[in-house]
Amino acid sequence: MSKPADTKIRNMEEFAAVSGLSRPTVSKYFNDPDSVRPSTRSRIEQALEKYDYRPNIFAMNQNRKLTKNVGIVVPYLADPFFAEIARNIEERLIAAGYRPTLYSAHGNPDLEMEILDGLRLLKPAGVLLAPLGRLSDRAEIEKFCRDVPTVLFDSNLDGIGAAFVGSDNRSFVSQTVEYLTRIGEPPAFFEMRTPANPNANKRRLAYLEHMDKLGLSPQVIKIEGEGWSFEEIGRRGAHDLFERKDLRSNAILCSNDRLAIGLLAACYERGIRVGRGPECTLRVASNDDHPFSRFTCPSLTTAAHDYDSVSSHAVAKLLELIENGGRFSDRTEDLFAARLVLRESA
Amino acid sequence: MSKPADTKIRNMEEFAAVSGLSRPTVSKYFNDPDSVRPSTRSRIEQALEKYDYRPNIFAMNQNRKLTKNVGIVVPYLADPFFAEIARNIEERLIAAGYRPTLYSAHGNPDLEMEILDGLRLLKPAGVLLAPLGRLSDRAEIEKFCRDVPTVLFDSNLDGIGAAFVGSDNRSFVSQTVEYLTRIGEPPAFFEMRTPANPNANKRRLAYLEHMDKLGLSPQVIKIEGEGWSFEEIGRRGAHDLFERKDLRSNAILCSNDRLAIGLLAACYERGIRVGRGPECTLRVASNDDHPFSRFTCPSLTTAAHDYDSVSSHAVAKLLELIENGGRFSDRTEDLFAARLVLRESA
DNA sequence: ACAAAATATTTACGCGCGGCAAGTTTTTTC
DNA sequence: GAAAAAACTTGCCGCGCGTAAATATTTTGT
Repeated sequence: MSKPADTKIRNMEEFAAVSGLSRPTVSKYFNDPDSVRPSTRSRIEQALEKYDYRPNIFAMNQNRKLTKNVGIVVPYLADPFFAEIARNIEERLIAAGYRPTLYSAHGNPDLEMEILDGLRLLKPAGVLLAPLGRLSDRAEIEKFCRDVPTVLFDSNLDGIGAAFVGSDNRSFVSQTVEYLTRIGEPPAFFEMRTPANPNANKRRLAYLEHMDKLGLSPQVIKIEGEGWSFEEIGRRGAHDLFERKDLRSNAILCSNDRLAIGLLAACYERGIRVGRGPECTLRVASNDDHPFSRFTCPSLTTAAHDYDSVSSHAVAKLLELIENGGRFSDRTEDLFAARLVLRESA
Repeated sequence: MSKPADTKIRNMEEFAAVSGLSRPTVSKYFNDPDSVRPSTRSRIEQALEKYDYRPNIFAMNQNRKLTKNVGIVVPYLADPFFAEIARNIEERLIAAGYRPTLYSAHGNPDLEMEILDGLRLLKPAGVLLAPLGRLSDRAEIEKFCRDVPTVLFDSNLDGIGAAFVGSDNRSFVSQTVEYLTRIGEPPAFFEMRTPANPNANKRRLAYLEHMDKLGLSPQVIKIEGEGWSFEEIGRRGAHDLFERKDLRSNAILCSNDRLAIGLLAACYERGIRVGRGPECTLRVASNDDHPFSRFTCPSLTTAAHDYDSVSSHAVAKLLELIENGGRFSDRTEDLFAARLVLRESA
């Protein structure tokens, strides 16, 4: 404990005094340690070790035009997929010297707007936003993006935000459809009737397109259900499907892993054997490589997001945007390809 | 759009002017709308509808001794259990007029301390902390709790924090053991050798105690593995266990659901039938009622946390603590009983 | 209608820092 | 070793609001 020096430092003035410098110099140091002479820098850092002073964050932010705050907004944090990607993004932002704050809209569009409104008050340097999608209030989010430098990720809203970084849904679906078709019957496509997320629509279109290209007749299964309890919706939908007996293939491609998790649970409940083996009557594949897809029964064959690329690129884009004064000359959409993860379900 | 009145309000001074009041009066209103006369209150709220002004949050926090900020710190947000409880807590705090901010230590003790250090700068009115547990830096956390009103939840650190709110591990284990024993053989207990979380220790002790009380001989299975990838650790540990063939019961009680998820995956991989049916050779029960436990194969019989009670009580305790000036005369530990959720695995 | 109590307003100061301008010192350059 | 450049100091203002004391106004009770 060499820290607690006798004198308590109350503000930058006092800290400047004990380090033998003037306040403006110390202020410069805190805004950019490299903007001062190496010798004075070491004097300050020596004093820092002795007196552990830290600038008042509220006073700093009050006077600076742009703070070091960055908001990360995801649609539904109880989905481990978003928790994982948020973790990844958080780390990178901290490493870049920013103060990320994580928010979840919990599937609620009103809450999504409240979060953005609250974020405004924090004068953030930038925001990384994964919008709810269909339910989002487009007009209000567009307004927000005009005021605050924002990069969208995961789920795109056409034309909104300075840039979009996400996954290439076509790459996801083409790989899974191609694989399933190569080793057996072409798959039916299993999705919610009114998906919350625009990625779902792109995946369906990619499926239809790909089937058409292969000269195969598609079957899209639309299940009922609202909200973010995808697993339960998938489970119920699967039971309905098997009840109706109108599945025209022995392979199913789920729009996303959470639906697949529910579908696999339904299969288990009905004694339907899923997998590649001779005793199996159904193959199931999906998209996302959800953290739990490794532990379904059977383990889930799925197209994996490139977590690292998406998160690092989203952060890079935001930092570029910030350095560029909050504007890009044109809006880019950067998509990353999927990686097919072969497991036991197909 | 009746909002955008011609004049842009820059600060409270200007807003006070357009509402025909003095700034201190308006300031009083924002700190407590009921502290001004109803007539002046309605004048302010009328002006608010016309000019949408909101006080600068940094200036407010700089001058207030205690802000309305509240930190919520969880050990591992990629675990949907914590995401769920955090969501619950967040909602209640917002309803109480606070500004919650969510942080995850991501299983890393250094990050846990960094978060608390960063929280200090925010002068939070209080903090709700679910510590990492065994890995936490007890001394540093204790220091933090001396400076900032803190209520621990989920995972207790003896004597640290103004209060603890969590679940009664004894109630969890007694219900599951009692149930398993009533309908079949008494269970073995399945856990990590060096659990990260103190609840695990309490559950093991409760298991031993309960078995002893029933005059039964316990078997504790300790599996290897470090970190927060509980599912994978459980899966590997289960395979090892079945390889060794020294399981002395046809029932297993897992320390927590995430281990159980891995164990069930291992059972599926080995063709071991789990459940109550005559064709089943193993029963599995667990603790936590993890959001995913409904969708395991078979669905998991488990002891459920009383999410609502724990989160609402934790928030209530914190608000009480704040109103009490940040100190309690003595530290309370409030535990909530489990609710047994019968599903297919046992 | 009047005094007492409750509530508003004015005035004045402070919070901790950013930022600017002018002057002084130190370092770099050739 | 002198001139130029860079870094530092001093002094001052501003940010937007909290807060306290003194004063003025309104409300309440009788």
